[in-house]
This record gives sequence, structure tokens and C-alpha cells, in this order.
Amino acid sequence: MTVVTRFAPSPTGNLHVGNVRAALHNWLLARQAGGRFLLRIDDTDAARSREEYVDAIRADLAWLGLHPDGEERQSARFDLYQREFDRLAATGRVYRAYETTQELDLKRKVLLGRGLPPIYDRAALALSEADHAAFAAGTAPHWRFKLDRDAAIEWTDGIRGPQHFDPAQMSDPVVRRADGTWLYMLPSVIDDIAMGVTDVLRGEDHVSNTAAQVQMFEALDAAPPRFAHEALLVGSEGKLSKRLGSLGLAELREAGIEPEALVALLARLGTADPVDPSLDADALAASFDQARFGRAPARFDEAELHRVNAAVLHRLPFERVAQLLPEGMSEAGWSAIRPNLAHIGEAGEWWAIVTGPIAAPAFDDETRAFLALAADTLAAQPWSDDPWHALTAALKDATARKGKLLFQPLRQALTARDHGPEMAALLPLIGREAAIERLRAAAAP
RNA sequence: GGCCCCAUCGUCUAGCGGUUAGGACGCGGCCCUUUCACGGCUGAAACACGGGUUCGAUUCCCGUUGGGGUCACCA
Repeated sequence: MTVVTRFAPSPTGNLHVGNVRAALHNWLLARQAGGRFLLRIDDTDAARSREEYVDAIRADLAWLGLHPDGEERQSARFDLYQREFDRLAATGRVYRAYETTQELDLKRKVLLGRGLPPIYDRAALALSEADHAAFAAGTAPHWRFKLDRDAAIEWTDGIRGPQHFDPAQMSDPVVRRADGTWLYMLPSVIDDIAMGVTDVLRGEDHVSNTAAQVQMFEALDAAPPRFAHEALLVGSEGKLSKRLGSLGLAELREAGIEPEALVALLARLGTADPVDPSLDADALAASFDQARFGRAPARFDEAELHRVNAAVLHRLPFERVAQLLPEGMSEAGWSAIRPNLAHIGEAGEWWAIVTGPIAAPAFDDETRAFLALAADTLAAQPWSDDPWHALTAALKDATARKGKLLFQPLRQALTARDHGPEMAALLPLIGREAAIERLRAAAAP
């Protein structure tokens, strides 16, 4: 059977690192199996869902290169939910309840206060038709899914192994609000069935949802998909690291992170496998393995992301970055400068140094004389393929200078910097005339 | 509080009764390089604690401590 995975964000905010990891892993899982990766916009909560977030999610996935093979939208599927809901109502698997939010809150607090788990007491299940009629006059019901408390819930989790849940320890989940709108739990199951989802890979914050949903699949006469729940990511801020929910893609992008870097890190973080900055998505997919992920929360370190970013940058081909580079920067320029970059934005600084003008430091008399000689030497020499080595070799013969004393003044006069990309690569980019000019300027008193 | 996960170098982790406790990132050193970076080699660096079980525990069991998740008319 073809593998079908899905990423099901709700458009109530921008994607963050945790979301993206889930999306990426589902994409990798589908891709390695030659299956399909679907995007499902879980916008059942009309009050919190916003169209701009839907667009942002699509844009973020595109930026990362995680192109969905299909897209669904829950707000367009309410008819389907109604039909399936009716089936459950007919068999008594959903029931009406009338407690207000405040009442439920109170019940929970009382239970918690007595050291008991806050499980719904099923009071509504004992209501008679007369009770319902009485309530119906003033209150619209919300609906709960009736868990089968006699059926132990079990599944083999792709990451956590065999799972057992006692339905008696769980509350019957509310699946429909009093205003008739849908809650996440049931539509998700209905859609997973309708969309043919074979593998549900999500964060471990969904484990208890899965327990309830396993019974929903059965109640709808469908076999549950394979489930896998991965440990969440935590931030690296201090000792009390919090769950990572805030770090958005937008700010990562602004910080100069390339999508390939985020993909490379997120594909491996939590496993023992080395992060692979090779830019090869197929290789990442081929080696993706749920079972290799640890079950303890992994720390997401932004500093590490920046390191991976540098490694990725050093491999990015010119065609990939041409649009992002300063006007006029050539492929040779990219090749020369690339190894010295941590973020692509820095390319501009170096290119500005190549194109000039530059503000070289002041030199002492002796060094100025040397730089004047360098200018003359360069002017007298034919411009070769490797002018840097031709120049330094000639100067080495003509003067007593060598090593740092030889090249450092040249670098400073030519680039106004103490360090940087290899001069052998830089000098041809600067060009003969400009180089002579810079040396003469630095030699002038 | 109930339930569910988890605990190995600074970090991510391998390990599935007897290992010089392995790898990756980071860090130190060396090499390469007429700079920095890149690259190559190399070094330092860990089994949370207390009880068991066993000839022998990092490994199995129990507890303590510590982390994470969940218990919504959010997803």
C-alpha cells in the first residue's frame, strides 16, 4: 500500500521549529517510500483561524522545499463530518451534554483537589429524554464521543513501541461545540480515513489524543493508521528549558538561515546520526528512520543551526544563490568568498571590498615604500592567471620580506582587512588597474 | 495529583549482562594554507543517586531525584 502522510497545521499562527520538524519528517517518510505527502489545513476553529496564516504556511513549506502532493481544508469538508457524525449518533457513540465551561472547570478542580485524575463523570450519559427536553429549552448541547471503557486501547507506536491505555482513565472527548462547530479530534480521524492516510507521525503531545482516536477509527469501521509519536523539541535557553513553541521561521529567515540548513538539522536532531549538510534531500529521505529517534526531548540549539548554516552555505552552488547575491557578483566571486561566510548576507561586504572603493589603513614609511614597489612590480608584470603568486614571488626576490611581513601589508592595502578569502582568488576579481591603484594609494604619504 | 515517556561526554546520541563505553557537533593540539575560513589527523570529555538480582551491571528490577508530555466546548 502506498504510504500517505500528512501535515495538519491549524492556521492560528506562523509555523515554528517544532511544526516544521513534524512537516519535514512526514515529508521524508512519504518520500522515502515513494508515497504521498499531504497538507491539511485544520481550520475547524473559525474564531482563531486566519487566512493570512494559511498563505504563510504554504509559503513556508515552499521555502523549505516541502511540496505537498495534495491539499485539503477542513472548513470545506463539514458536510462529510456531518454525515459521519450522524452515523456515530445513530449507534450512540456520541452523546449530548450540557455542562457549561465553568461547570466543567469546577468539576476538574474538585477532582484535582482530591488528588484524583480530572476525568469527566459522564453525568450527561444518565440524562433521560425528559431531561434533554428540559435542557433543550434553554441550552444547546455539545457532543462527546463515548469511549468504550471495556475495550483496552492498544497500538504499536513507530517510535514508542507498544502502547496501552485504559479508557476508564480518560474523559470522553468533546467532538462538537454547542454552537455546532467541530473540534479537532473527530474531523481529523474522518479526514485521515477519507484521505487514505497510512502513517500519522506527530509530536508526543498527541499521544493521549491518539488513544481516543483509535476508538474513533474503529467506531467509523476503519482500521487505524500506523502511529508514531516523537519527543518534542525543547529550547536551549538556560537550565529550565521550555518547550520550543515560539521560534518562528520568519525570524530564522531574517537571521540569514538557509532552508537547507534547517532541513539538515531537523532531519537528524534527536538521532545519533551526524547532521548532513550535503543538500541532498533524497539522501536524507533514504536514511530517515523513525526508530532512530530518541524518546527523550531533544534540545534545539540555535547556535548549532547557525553552524549547520555555514556548512550548508559552503556547499551552495552559484545558481542557487545568484538571486541573493549583490548585483554583478560573479560565479568566481561566489567561489572565492563562499568559504568565509557564515550567512549569505555577508557576501555583500566582501563583494564591496572587491569592487571598491576601500578605506585602507595608514602604513609606516618602510611599509609604504614596500607597497610602492609592489605597485610598480604589478604594473611591470604581465597580468597572469595567477597574479597573486606572480606578485609575491617577485617581491620576495626583490626584498628581504617574507611570510607575514610580505603578504600582510599587501592584503591590508588591497582589501583594507587583516583576514579574508584567499588573495590568490581575490586579486583577479579586484583586477589589475584597481589593484595597482589601491597599492599606490596605500603607498602615498 | 493520576496516567504516559525519559535519564550515557557541554550538546544530539550508540549501547540491548562481560566493550579500551562508539559516533557526530562543539572544545584543545597538529597538519594544510604566505591570513581567516575550508579541509585532514589527533586529544580531552559521560554511564544522576540509593537499593536489589547476578560470578559480573551503563545494560535487568524497585525506589529517590530530575526532565518532558497529557488530563480544554485549543490543535
